[in-house]
Amino acid sequence: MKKRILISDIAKALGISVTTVSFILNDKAKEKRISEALTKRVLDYVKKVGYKPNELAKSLRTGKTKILGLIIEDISNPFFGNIARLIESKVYEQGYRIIYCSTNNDVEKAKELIQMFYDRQVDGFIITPSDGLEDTVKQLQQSNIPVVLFDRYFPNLETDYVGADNFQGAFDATSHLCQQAYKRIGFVSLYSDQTQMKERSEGYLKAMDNHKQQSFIQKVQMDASDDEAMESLKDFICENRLDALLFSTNYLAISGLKASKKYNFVMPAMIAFDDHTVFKLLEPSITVVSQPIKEIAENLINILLLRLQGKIKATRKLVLPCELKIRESTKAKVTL
Amino acid sequence: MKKRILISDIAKALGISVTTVSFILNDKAKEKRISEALTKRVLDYVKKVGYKPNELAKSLRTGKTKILGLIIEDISNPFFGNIARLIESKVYEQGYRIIYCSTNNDVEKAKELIQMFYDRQVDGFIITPSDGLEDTVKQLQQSNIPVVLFDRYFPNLETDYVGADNFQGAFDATSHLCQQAYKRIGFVSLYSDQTQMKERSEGYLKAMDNHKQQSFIQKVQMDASDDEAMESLKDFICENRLDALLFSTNYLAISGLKASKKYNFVMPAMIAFDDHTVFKLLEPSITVVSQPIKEIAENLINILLLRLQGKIKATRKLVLPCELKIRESTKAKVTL
DNA sequence: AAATTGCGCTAAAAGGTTTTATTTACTAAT
DNA sequence: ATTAGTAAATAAAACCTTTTAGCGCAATTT
Repeated sequence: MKKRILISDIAKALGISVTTVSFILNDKAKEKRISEALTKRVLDYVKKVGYKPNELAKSLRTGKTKILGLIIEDISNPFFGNIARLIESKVYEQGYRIIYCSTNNDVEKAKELIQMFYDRQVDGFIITPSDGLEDTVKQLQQSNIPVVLFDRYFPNLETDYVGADNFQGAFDATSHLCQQAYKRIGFVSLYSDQTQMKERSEGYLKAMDNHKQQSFIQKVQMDASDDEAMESLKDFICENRLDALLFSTNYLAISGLKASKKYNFVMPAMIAFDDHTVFKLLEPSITVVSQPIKEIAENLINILLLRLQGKIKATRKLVLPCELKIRESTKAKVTL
Repeated sequence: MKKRILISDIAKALGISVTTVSFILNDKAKEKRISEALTKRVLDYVKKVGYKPNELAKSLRTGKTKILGLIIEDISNPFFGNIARLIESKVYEQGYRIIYCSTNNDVEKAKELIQMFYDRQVDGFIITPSDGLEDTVKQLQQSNIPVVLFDRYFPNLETDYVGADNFQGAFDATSHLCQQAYKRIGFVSLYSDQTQMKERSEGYLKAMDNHKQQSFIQKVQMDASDDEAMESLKDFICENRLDALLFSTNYLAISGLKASKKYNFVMPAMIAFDDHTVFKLLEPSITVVSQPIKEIAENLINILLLRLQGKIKATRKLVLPCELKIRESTKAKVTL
């Protein structure tokens, strides 16, 4: 890590032109008909002195930065944290880097971040879009910069997308509760227009319809504090004398569990959307709808890379199956 | 987000030189004695057309990228995830961006990452160093690029550092267990030379000495699988008939809890280092030594920024106090 | 014999800034 | 009348690459 060595230093040392070195270094030796002897000589020398091109100069010239922008809801939520980790290591193998930021579901912050990343000329985006981000995403597309959405999408905007089968996941979870003979099954969700929430809600409702059961739905404000969430959940559960619950996110489920502890009521049977370390450890352990995190990450990257290489034209929407991990919290109900 | 507008476009439109515009945009109007009238004219025009300089060109010229490298152990661990989130938002306010990567305690990967970031000319580093990274960090320092370590450091290398008071944290935790009348108190740690582990270990031993108790220490391989960790913990706890435990990391504690579930033994009184959602929710809830995450993040950034501005010369080592959060898992022992 | 093609390589432009060194047009001092 | 000094602005170099267009020569084709 001493004084930086330049491509011109190499050219000078070998008595050839900078152009030739550049061609060789960019795998264009064949194409540009550089002799094999010279190619080898250059490559050997480059390796010997450990030359690394200045990425900034490269980017300035080519317009490509090899940096991808990852805009996620919250890096400290293990669901997103895990996806971020997987994406990061996948992308790394391909020579790309990630710049990331959390939006905490704040549209304005998301817009700012995207603008910022755009100004920094990231090559592409992976975004968990918050409500109201549709226009911004559209603008990116119009600027011809690849965007892949995940976790949720905009129904009226043709975009690449990778996500889980939220409808089926919620449907299966709810059906499972019905089969276990629960009769008063509630659904906890957010005040949000995000597609994943709607789909989970629809899955719940469909299953309830199929079993001819009355539905109970409680929505929580997205910006509600933990205490507010806990209180409204307590009321929802107790006042409706629910005997089972489906939570549309892992942190809502955690708020529910905290509430049962704080207000000292018995938590009914429950299922959470998205797994979490907590759920395996609790007594009883919590049944979850688990998203295929690894597949999601892999496909996000694959699609984005294909797009960056211009190898696909039509938008791809990928919906991956969830897995219902049945644990102790949904044992069959003993009819009294 | 249309066609990019350049500084030369502005100069042309206003009939002045590029230099003048650049001076004005970089707050050097006064210094370079540009007339106020012209300064205002340029600023107004720039605002009107929404010109944003090309950051790449800027970086190429100045050698500064306004990007910081964050090298952490594991982004999916909430302790690091939370710190990352806080760092990210602090740094963002100051016009810097973060590129991050997880090392998973793999030295070779860490070295590669640092080299990579160095090649991309990040302006500074925040690093949770893994064993064996000392030379690399030294090289960075010699290249005059600011580095702040956190969570652990190298005793033989003068570096900026921010971390928690691990010794005192472990000491207080262990003392608490002693005061609660536990008699066979074990300590679970990692095979690692990292300072934070050593300090925690010393805190434990010191407290045990003070109370004239026999110590029990179990180390787990850093790359051990979850199953391996669980098995060795089971043996450690059961064979020594321990009645209390201090875990040196949150994930070791979680492995312990999983073990007690899997092998069906009763978990003794316990304390974990670093809080986690799980610990508040379990029955009984788990007493923890909690690190001051917010202060750590703030100080990391502050020190790094000061260094970037060349405002400090002497290295700063900041050790922040931990807090013992007493919960149900360490109720006073009932002597039989 | 003249024109074309192929080979192996290179000079110079382009990418968009910042910064150094200079110019120009004055006013004030000798 | 010359010199010195200053305010206001600028031309050109520098940062380090990639890429376009083309050069000089020999071999082949017309």
